[in-house]
Amino acid sequence: MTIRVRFAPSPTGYLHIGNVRTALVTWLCARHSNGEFLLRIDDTDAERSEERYVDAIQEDLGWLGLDWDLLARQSERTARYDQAIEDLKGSGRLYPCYETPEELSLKRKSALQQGKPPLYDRAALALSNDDRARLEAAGRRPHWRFKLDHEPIEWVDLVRGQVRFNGADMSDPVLIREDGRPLYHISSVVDDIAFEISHVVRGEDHVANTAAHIQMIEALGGTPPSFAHLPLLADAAGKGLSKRLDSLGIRELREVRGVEPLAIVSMLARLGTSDPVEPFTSIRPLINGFDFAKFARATPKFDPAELDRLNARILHALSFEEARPRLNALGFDEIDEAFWLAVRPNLEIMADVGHWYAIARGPIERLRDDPAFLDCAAELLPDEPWDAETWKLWTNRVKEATGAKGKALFLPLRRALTGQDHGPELAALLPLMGRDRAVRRLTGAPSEALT
RNA sequence: GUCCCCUUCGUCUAGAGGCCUAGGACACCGCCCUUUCACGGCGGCAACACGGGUUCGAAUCCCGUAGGGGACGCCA
Repeated sequence: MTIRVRFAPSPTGYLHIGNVRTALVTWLCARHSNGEFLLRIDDTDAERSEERYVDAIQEDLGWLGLDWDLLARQSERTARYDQAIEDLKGSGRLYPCYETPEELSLKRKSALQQGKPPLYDRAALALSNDDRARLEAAGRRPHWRFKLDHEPIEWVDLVRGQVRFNGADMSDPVLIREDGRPLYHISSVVDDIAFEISHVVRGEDHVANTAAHIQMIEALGGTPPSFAHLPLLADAAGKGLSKRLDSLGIRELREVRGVEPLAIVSMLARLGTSDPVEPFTSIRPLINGFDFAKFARATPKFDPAELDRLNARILHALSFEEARPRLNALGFDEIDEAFWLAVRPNLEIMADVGHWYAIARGPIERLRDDPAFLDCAAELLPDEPWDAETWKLWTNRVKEATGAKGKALFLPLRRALTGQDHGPELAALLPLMGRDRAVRRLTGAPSEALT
């Protein structure tokens, strides 16, 4: 059986961490089994959908390294939905309702007040032809509901195990709006059938929908796919990360936080699973090890601080070859392997490379705590050419000449040479600076400010 | 309010009656490496929400309590 899955965002905002997790897990499912991944833009809600988000979703998925084999837009597929609607009307599963949103809201409120679940009462089912004619004559247009069978609905969820619902405990879902436009339920179900989706992966906020969708799929002559409902993510405080909340947007993580795509992928592929969150410099092992059985049913907390640490660890593990595309993307074309290896252990985000590059090439704000000591050190600098041993040779000379050792020896040199208390191994960094620059920094020569 | 799901170290989790003096990963702490900081290596601390059952024996099964999440839209 061919595996075909879909990620179906609605372009009403940027992707956020919750969306991306669903996208990633869905994608891993496809790639793990050599299946196909469909990117379906659910843009049936014309009021809220925006073209720029359609572009942003594709750009962000691409940035994360998630490619798709197929792209579909629901706004271009309305003929399909119309056909399905006709079928359902013909089989009597769709019925017209004339309540206004205000009336429905009132009904819900009063049910709630009586301690009852706010289910639709199917009043419209009791309408006679005359009633409907009268309402239409008065200018009322109907919305249409799918008539659920009041019977048990069951499926074995790939994450949640055996799931049971009863049709009687659910409201008949509205499939067509008063303005005639199809709603999410019908368009999603029709497309899942049309594209022969084998596995539907989505958040557990959809479990009740799935129960209704199973009946709809069967009513349309389709066979329900497998379902996997992932627990929703919570924030570090345990508060649910609502998909409507724009917190932790992918744009924010990328542009403001400077997070690597692989950090997001590494974290999201493992969070809430029995596999440990580890730094990956390639997505391949995550594909290989993917299994729905590894997902737990509890709500995992997503901690941005953990993402930052993971990001740093991934950077520290990245070879120059692996880093090169990212360096180029950030405009650091002049950075070579020696420089990369020298500064890599000190990176928290990739953009820090620029910080250390500026420090290596100056100008910097010099910190000359002890000018006499530094002048002496400058005198003792070996002649070029310099290599990895130069630092040791030089600092030994300084130690002999001044008697300084340990921190008293190294910190003043570090501060004078880099203007920082912390930084990359100076044995590696010094040769990258060059003798002239080092001398100017040690002696405080005025020209340094201009280099 | 009703229904569904969840509750093991700070965090993500392993655990499907004796293999558990509860395992791993991250964090934290310590040590080592580095004649400095960081990186890296090694080690340590640390948990079965609570209360009742069932059983020779329960983290594992049952009931209840508390807490958390979700659903109940002419959004998706």
